[in-house]
Amino acid sequence: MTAVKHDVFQAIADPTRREVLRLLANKELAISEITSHFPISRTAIAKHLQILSEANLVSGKKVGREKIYQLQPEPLSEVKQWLSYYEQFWNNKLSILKHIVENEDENDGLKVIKIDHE
Amino acid sequence: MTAVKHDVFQAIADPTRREVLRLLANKELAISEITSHFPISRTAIAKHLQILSEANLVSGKKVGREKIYQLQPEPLSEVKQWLSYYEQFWNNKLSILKHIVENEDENDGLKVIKIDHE
DNA sequence: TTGACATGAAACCAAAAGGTGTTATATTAT
DNA sequence: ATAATATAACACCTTTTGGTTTCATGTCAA
Repeated sequence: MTAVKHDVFQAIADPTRREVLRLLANKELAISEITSHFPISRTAIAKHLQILSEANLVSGKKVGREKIYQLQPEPLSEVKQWLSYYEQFWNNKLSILKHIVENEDENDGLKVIKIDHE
Repeated sequence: MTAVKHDVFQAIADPTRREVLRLLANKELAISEITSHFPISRTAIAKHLQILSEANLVSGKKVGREKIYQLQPEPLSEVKQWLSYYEQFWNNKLSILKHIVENEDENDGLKVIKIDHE
C-alpha cells in the first residue's frame, strides 16, 4: 500500500519542503514548531507536510493536542537510485570517453587516438 | 554566469522531463526526434527542453534546420550532494543508532546498552 | 523555385501549486 | 469552568505549470 499520491521527486522540488526535511533531520517537531522557522502561515506549512507525508518522507503522530512529524528518509533512496544512472556521465573521465565512443555516429569525424607512453 | 532560472530539483520533478533526460543519455537528439517518443505536442516538448536548459541539464545547438539537444549531467551533482546529507539516516544501522541517541530527549525511557564481548 | 520539414513564437486554457484568512474542535493549564 | 493553545477543515485567491492551437520563418531536397 502506502499510497504515493505525491511523487518523491515532486515533494523535494520545493525549497520550503527541503528546509522542512532538514529541520526534521535534527529532531521530530510539531507543526507549530516547524512553522516558527518560516515566514509563511501555519496552514501553508501543514499543506507542505501533507505533501511530504503523501510521498512518505515524513510521518505524523498525534500526541495530545500536537501533531509531531518525523523524518522518514527511505523514499529518498529512489532519487539516489535514479541519480546513479547519470553518475557515470560526470564521475570519471573514462566514462565520458565511453559516452563519446558510444555516440560515435553522432560525432562524425571525431577520432579517439591512443597515445603510448614510452 | 549560467543563470539558473529553473532549479535542478524542479527540473527533474516532472516525469516527462526525466524521460527526456533518459533519452538524451543515450545520444543527442533533435526536438522532433524527442517528440516522437511522447504522446504530447512538439511545442510542449520544446518547453520542457527550455526548462531543462535553464537548469543547465541540457544544451542545444542549432544544426541546419534542426536543434540538437545534448545531456549535460553535472548539475545533478547538486542533487547528489543534497542527498548525501540524508544517506546517513538509511544507509547503515550505526547511523540510525546515532540518530536515536542524538534525539534522546525525544525518546524518553529508551536506553542504549553497550554489550561487552568476552 | 517550390514544397516539405523543423523550429520559433504567440495567444490561450484548465488545473495544480502555493499562499491567505476564518471558523470549529480538541486539549491543556490555571 | 475558562482561557489559551494546536490543529483541522474550509473557502478563497493568484501565479505557475503543462498543455493546446495557430501562424511565421528558415532550411533542405527535388
